[in-house]
Amino acid sequence: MTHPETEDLGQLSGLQLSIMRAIWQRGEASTAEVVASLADSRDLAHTTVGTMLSRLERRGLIQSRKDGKHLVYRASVAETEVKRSMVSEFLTRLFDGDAKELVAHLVRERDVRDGDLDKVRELLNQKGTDHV
Amino acid sequence: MTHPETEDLGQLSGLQLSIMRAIWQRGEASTAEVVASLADSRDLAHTTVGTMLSRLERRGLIQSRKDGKHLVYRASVAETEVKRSMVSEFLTRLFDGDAKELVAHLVRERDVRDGDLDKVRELLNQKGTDHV
DNA sequence: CGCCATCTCCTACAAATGTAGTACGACAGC
DNA sequence: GCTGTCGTACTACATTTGTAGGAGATGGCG
Repeated sequence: MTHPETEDLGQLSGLQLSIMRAIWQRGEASTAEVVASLADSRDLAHTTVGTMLSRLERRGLIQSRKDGKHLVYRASVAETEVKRSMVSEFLTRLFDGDAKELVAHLVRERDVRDGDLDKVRELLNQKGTDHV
Repeated sequence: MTHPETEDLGQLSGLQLSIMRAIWQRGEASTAEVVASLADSRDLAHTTVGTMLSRLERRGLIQSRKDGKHLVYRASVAETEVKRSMVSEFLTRLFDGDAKELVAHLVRERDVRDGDLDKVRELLNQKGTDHV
C-alpha cells in the first residue's frame, strides 16, 4: 500500500504551512531562508519565524541540525502526508467523511466546473495512477 | 447568483460545528437541547456548552432569544454558507485555491474512486443544478 | 585577538478554544 | 411566601498560535 496508517498530524495553520512549504521546496532550509521565503507575503520578525520553527520541531514535523551558528531544518513528514491527514480530518469535520459530498459541494459552488471532472480524470490517468 | 460575496466566517472547530449542527438540525435549540445532542459523542458540562454558545453568538454565528428562564438559539448563518466559507479557506491554505487539485488529491488517495466522479455528476444533474 | 553582526534561546503577551466552577436570578411546588 | 432546583452570567485556567524583545553565544573581519 501507499499509506498504511494515516498518522494524525492535526491541522496546520496558514503560517505553519507556509513555513513547511519553504522547507519542502528546498529540502532543507535555515531560519533565514524560511524568513526570506515568507518575505513576499508576510513581514515577520526573524525571531517569530524562529519560534514557529522550534514549535514545529517540538511537534515532530521537522528536525533541525546545527550548521555552525545557525540551524538548518528539514521535514520529518512529507507534504503529501500532511495534506492527506489534513484533508481527511477536514472531511470528517465538515462532510462526515464523505468525500463525494465534498466534490459535489465543489461542483455546486462552481469551484469545479462539470468539465473539470474529466480533466481531473485525464490528469490522473496520464500520471499512471493505479486506480480502477 | 447564488452567493454574491462569500463572507469570511473563519474556520469552525469540531466542537463548534457540532453545536452549530445541533441548531441547524432543529431550527432552534435551547442550551439543554444542544447538550443533549452532543451527549452521545462528548460529555461536556452544561456550562461549557453555555460558554461555547455565547461565544458563537458574540461571533455572530447564532442569535439568542430568551424563553422564560432559558435561552433559545437559532443560526444566523446557513450551513451551506459556513461550508462554503470553510472549504474556500481550506482550499486556499492547502491547494492554493485550486479545487481541481483537491479533487485530484481525493481520487489519488482513494477517498473518491474514479467511478464516483460520474455519480457526483449524475447526482447533480438530477437535482437540476444549473451548472453547464 | 577583539568587536560587531548574527543567530538562537528564553520569556512574554494577546486572542481563541476547550473546559468548568461559582454566584446569582427566576420559576415551581408546597 | 419560602425554598430549592435549574439555568445564565461571569470568572478562571490551560493550551495553541501569532508575534516579538532581550540576552547571551559565536563566528568572521580587521
